[in-house]
Amino acid sequence: MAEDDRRTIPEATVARLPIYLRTLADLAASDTATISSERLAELAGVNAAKVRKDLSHLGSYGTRGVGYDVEYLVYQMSRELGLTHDWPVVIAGAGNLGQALANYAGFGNRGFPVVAMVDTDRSKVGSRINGVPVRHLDELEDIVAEHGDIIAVLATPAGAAQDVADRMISAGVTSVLNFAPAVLNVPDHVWLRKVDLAVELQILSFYRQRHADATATATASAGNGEPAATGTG
Amino acid sequence: MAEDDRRTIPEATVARLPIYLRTLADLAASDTATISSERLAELAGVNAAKVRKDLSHLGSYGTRGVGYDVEYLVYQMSRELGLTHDWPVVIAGAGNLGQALANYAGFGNRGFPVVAMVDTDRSKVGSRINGVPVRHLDELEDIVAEHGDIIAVLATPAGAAQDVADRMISAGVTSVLNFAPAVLNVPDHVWLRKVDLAVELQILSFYRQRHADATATATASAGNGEPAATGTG
DNA sequence: CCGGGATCGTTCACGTGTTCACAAAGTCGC
DNA sequence: GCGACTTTGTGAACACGTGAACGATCCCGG
Ligand SMILES: NC(=O)c1ccc[n+]([C@@H]2O[C@H](COP(=O)([O-])OP(=O)(O)OC[C@H]3O[C@@H](n4cnc5c(N)ncnc54)[C@H](O)[C@@H]3O)[C@@H](O)[C@H]2O)c1
Ligand SMILES: NC(=O)c1ccc[n+]([C@@H]2O[C@H](COP(=O)([O-])OP(=O)(O)OC[C@H]3O[C@@H](n4cnc5c(N)ncnc54)[C@H](O)[C@@H]3O)[C@@H](O)[C@H]2O)c1
Repeated sequence: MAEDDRRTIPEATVARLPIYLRTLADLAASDTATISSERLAELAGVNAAKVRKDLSHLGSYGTRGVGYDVEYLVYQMSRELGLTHDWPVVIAGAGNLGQALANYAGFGNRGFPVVAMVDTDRSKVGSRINGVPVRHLDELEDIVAEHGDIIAVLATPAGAAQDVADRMISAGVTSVLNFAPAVLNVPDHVWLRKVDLAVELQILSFYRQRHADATATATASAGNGEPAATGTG
Repeated sequence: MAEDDRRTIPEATVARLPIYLRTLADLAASDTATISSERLAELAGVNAAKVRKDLSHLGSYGTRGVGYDVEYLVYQMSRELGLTHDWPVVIAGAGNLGQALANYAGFGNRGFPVVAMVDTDRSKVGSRINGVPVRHLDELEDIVAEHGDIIAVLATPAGAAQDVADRMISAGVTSVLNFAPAVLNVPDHVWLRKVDLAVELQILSFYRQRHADATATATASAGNGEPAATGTG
């Protein structure tokens, strides 16, 4: 109810806004004018009460008895997420992953144009990937100067990630998305997010393993021959 | 203290175990025999109390006054995470991202061998990427039969992701890692995790936007001309 | 054998996030 | 215009995760 509540959006809510936004954009494209929290929750894969509470943080944009105006929600949400203008992205590391990211159309399409890649491999510097110039890491300061506030995407080997991050940050970067499997230390004023494939796979492995253990012990007394995946100890 | 506590590991803890494990593996490689929770916390970028609490869920493997035995922790953690044997991975979608993943060495190296890719594009079916055969989606059931319990990695267009997931699941898959920007519905017995690049970027965008707003209003009264990034309303 | 120093394991208080439940507030049919 | 119905917005209870504090336990030197 207080002004404060509408300005301080909980972190968990922020993480869901992009999902809502994508869902709502789809709905808008299919000419849906209004949507209830119930239906939006279903489409976004969350609880309806959560949807209402999340949206309430943006302000009271719903109409009781009707639902939310899709287009208006999209507008407000885009605004809140800072998507009313583009955020230039620089990818560090023009390898396997970096190139895949540069080739990815859904990137620049949605307000995050890749303006440059940086690499230390001189055989790659000077080339272009999907139109994106590969420049030397040493030109980083120039690139930041050219484009202002950029988002840094790290796709270098793990060993180089901290160094590259440090250079990015001292060049003025305050948003970093790290793909390298390394724990990065950044100052308080820098926002860091990470995407770690190995971690995700290991988490899946954990739950699978536990399930296997559970069924193994459960079926052990029953005596059927199911536990096939518990070797190699 | 109870048996129960050692069997039920909190989700938040599970998500951190892979980070600890990676850190510990590095330490083991540099011939470090024991490590304190304080130091491990520093290396893993978390709180020391959290480290101790997390590790206590695995059992009491530390020695007061000394710390934890690195090698033994690595062993117990690998065991808990189910990394004592390989988990075969199948990648759906041999496009940009799928190929990058297949080319990624850090995948098979660490217990997650990519045994096949599946695609519907007949011009891709039959080829090999980094030694990994690209097979048709229709062969999915055969692949699962050949390799047993696999982990499915979805790198198809968003529109196809739910269909492919459904086919994977009905073929017996219980672990899915989704890279497509789509909300997937899966049965309760299936573990689903997602990696969503667009979401990550938009979260970064949010915080950056908010920071820009804050400094803009803060400096507005001071009257300098800094708020350059707030156009396109 | 004992005291000092280090470090773990656990308890406790707190903050954050989730979910239920329901009054408030709107629409729509008649 | 009014009453029935729908759906929001939010208060409150609950679950979960975090971090500080501290007793318990262990090593080590004398
Ligand atoms: N390829 C994948 O599918 C994948 C998946 C998950 C995580 N990752 C991680 O992403 C990172 C990149 O993976 P990759 O497969 O693209 O590796 P890669 O070896 O193909 O590419 C790395 C690139 O970084 C460049 N580089 C090295 N040091 C640099 C520096 N200091 N500054 C700038 N560039 C530098 C190299 O020249 C190379 O072009 C790795 O940390 C990897 O663990 C990759
Ligand atoms: N490329 C990236 O860097 C990147 C980054 C983030 C997210 N993503 C997401 O990952 C997914 C793949 O991206 P991409 O760039 O590799 O796209 P892509 O178009 O290059 O590749 C998609 C592949 O999926 C195949 N495919 C289509 N329908 C299929 C089906 N039903 N079953 C199996 N295969 C099918 C296509 O033949 C194609 O080979 C997309 O959802 C994209 O949004 C990609």
